[in-house]
Amino acid sequence: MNIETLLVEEISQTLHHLYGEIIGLKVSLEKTKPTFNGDFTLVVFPFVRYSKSSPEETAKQIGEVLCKKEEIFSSYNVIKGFLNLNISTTLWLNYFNQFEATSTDTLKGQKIMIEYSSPNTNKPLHLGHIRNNLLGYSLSQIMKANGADVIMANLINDRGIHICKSMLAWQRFGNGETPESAAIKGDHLVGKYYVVFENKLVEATSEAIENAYHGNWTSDDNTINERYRDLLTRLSEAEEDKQISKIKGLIKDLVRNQSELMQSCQEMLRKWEAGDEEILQLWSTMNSWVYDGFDSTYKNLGVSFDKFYYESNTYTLGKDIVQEGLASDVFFIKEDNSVWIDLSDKGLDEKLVQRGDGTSVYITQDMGTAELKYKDFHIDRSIYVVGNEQDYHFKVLFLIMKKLGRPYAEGMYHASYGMVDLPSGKMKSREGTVVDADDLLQEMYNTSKAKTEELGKTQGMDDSELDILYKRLSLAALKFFILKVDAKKRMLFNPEDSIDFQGDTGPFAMYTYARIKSILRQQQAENSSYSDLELHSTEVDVIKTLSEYSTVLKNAANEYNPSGLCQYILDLAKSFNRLYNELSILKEPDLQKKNFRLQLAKKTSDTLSHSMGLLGIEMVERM
RNA sequence: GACCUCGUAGCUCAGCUGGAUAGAGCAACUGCCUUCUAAGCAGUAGGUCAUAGGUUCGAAUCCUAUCGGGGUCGCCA
Repeated sequence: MNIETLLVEEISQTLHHLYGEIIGLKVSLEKTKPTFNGDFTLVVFPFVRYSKSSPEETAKQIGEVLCKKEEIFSSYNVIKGFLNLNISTTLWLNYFNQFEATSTDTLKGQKIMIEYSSPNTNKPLHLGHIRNNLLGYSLSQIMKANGADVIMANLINDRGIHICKSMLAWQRFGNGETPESAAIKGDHLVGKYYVVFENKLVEATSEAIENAYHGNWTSDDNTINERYRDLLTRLSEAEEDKQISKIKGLIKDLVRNQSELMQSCQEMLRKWEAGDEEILQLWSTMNSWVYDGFDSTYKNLGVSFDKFYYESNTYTLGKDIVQEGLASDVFFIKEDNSVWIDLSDKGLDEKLVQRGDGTSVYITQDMGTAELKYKDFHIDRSIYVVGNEQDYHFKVLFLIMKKLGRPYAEGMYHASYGMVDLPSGKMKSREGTVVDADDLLQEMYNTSKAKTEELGKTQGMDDSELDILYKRLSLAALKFFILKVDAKKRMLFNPEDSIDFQGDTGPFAMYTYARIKSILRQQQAENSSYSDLELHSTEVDVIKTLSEYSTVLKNAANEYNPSGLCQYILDLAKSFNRLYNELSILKEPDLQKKNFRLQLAKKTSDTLSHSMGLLGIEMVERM
């Protein structure tokens, strides 16, 4: 049993004994603040009305009774309404004896799908994807460590206008270039042609756009002209800068969409949908280049998937659900034949679920895919690791599935995370401020190599060992840096200052681990149990921290957030480092104490590697 | 315009199911390597927890308003 649960039970009994039945009162116990003496603190204010005496008096009464249980409590002190309790050495040793860094069974029997990564196939992965991948992978490991049966899924967006852009640019300007001939990664090559397309489009339309802002533009299509004139009127009436730039943006899109390049692109998409052999061939070739590139990035990043879904297979799904929703009056049709759902009873708007021409929108596909996932695996929970810009989308999706009476709707969850910002603001591909995933990984590798060489502690390690060290060290730094921040919050990444290797970092935790391993190489810990041993305060601290592990593990799963785990790892590493500095392990003359410390070190290192593993970080024995 | 979200030390972040004197790391400054790995440890300095009200014995934490950043809102995924 968890130590806090045990204590809460003891305290509840005592309260009952002292004051009779106290209904509905939760005993909340917290860790004593470091400035006070004690292990745990009970706030007694809530009990004053039952004790009918002052807070100090009440605390004293409770403390007096509790400390009669010598095998649990050793002493207490009272400051104002706070009862600080000291735990007996015997109890700490009990916990020490049975402690093991192991999984919990909180989610046993649950089948959970975690969808993450979900890239488009027209560009290489960037820093934003890295946060997504690290969160998704880590959440999967955390759910597994709580006993769940986890399916890691990746829904690849392999179709649509963005891929056609790369394809068209490659067709026209590529001269048959391949990843081999150009000697670059496939995803980067395809990304290169996406950029070529965008540049050519700017070249071809910038003049026309400028003219269009001033009213000097026409199209062959009369309905387009009508929309254009309408926008011009709105532009002349607009006053706020925000409004003006928004309308200008719409005009820009209008002109661009009418350009030869975009028209050809649309044509290509139509041909793709019609199953044109040549287009399909090109499409699958270029996608395969991208997949090769992604594979390598995923591998370097240390993430993996059990199941791939491809949008080219799923984009038509959901239409039957739309029909079903119409039949059951969950959806309704407007004059133009478009299908909608009214969510105003839930405080939201009406939402389009199918266009007037019968084609799908994003949410149509997502409805279909949700159904597919359930049919494929009969999952209890379906988790989507997707950025918080889609909070609204998922709110709507889940509501729709509930309204449609899907039994699995309750198990759907959007693990929403914040964007990664640069000091200059948001990453923008047009402005070239995107931090490429492969570049970043390479830079981290170089940095970890440089830092290691600076320290010069790697005598006797051969090149392949060093390579593993640099890789793991760089990944530890990067992963910890990203996962340490509360997933829901946006975070800042400054490419100018490299990620730290000192202080609250992944390498710090690794270092603590390597130090322990160095000791254990010299002498192994023998398994034995302890019932009576004089403990140093740093030793108690380490045991105390170890005993919190299972709670931390559960919370990380409940909150869909690995950051608590990171904080815990730092706590544990710090408390062990304090011990390491205060006490000698190998040179301790008392053999019982010495072995106890060796075991404590062993359990600490096991916990460090178990918890870091859940972040997707692999340890090294030496560094 | 509406809705969501964030605002804590110079910087990056914890703390947020209400509890004591608000914590780390980085950067700055002091100490500690002939003793188990100094990627470490100990210490100094740095705060009107955006602002103003409210609820409470008690508010960084809950509520309301204001200011500021970010995001979303009928056909991009």
